[in-house]
Amino acid sequence: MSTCPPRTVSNRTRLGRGSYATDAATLARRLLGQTLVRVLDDGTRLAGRIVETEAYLGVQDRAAHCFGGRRTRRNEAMYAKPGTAYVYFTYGMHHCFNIVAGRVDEPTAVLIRALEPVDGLEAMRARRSAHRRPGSRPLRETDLCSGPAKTCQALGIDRGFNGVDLTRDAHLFLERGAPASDNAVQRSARIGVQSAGAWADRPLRWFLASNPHVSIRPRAADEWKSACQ
DNA sequence: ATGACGATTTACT
DNA sequence: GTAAATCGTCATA
Repeated sequence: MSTCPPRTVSNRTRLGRGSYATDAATLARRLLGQTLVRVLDDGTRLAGRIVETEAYLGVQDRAAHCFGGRRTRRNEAMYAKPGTAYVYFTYGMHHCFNIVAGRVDEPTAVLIRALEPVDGLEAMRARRSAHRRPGSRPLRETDLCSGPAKTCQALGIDRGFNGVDLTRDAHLFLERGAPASDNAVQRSARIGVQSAGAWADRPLRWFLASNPHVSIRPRAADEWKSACQ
């Protein structure tokens, strides 16, 4: 009996435009479990499972770079179409990687805060080590991508990727992974936005509760069970 | 031209 | 726990 292989859906399906064209909170939740892929110029594949995200909700969100409608050279990519990369430089030394959500001219985005490394761990370790002082303590696996700037170091994401289309780019994109189940997900307030008044307290951070690659454990008072989506 | 400020990380007490 | 590192960007003058 001839068995033409069934027309399988590849387990390495790139996420398309439709995956990103939703509100930032929904996207932040859905990105947990998806795979972020970086292909180096020499073809090396670096990849990790997304385990922590934050949503930035647009011009009304005091913690967002576009608060009040601010639109500058730096944050211009936030206004681009969904699936665009928004990469910014901060603290004079760090990069952070976001994925634009929503619609054109609606500046909402999801910050990728942590990955569970899957492919290319040694290359990640080399890149992370190069950003540290010589002779410092060896990096554990959980030191590779357990924060937004660490993730950018490990994957070699810098401002050169600002504005690229993640549905098309050859060197940076997302692949479909198993969605995270509700009982594995927790929410908390966002990290590092304490000056944003009432917006600082909103539970717009999503993470896999028991995953060791998550950047920071929230204070108990900030923990939310993810029952409400 | 100048000054204040980070969606962070690291090392150290 | 606290503090330093380090500089592009933007608002003000």
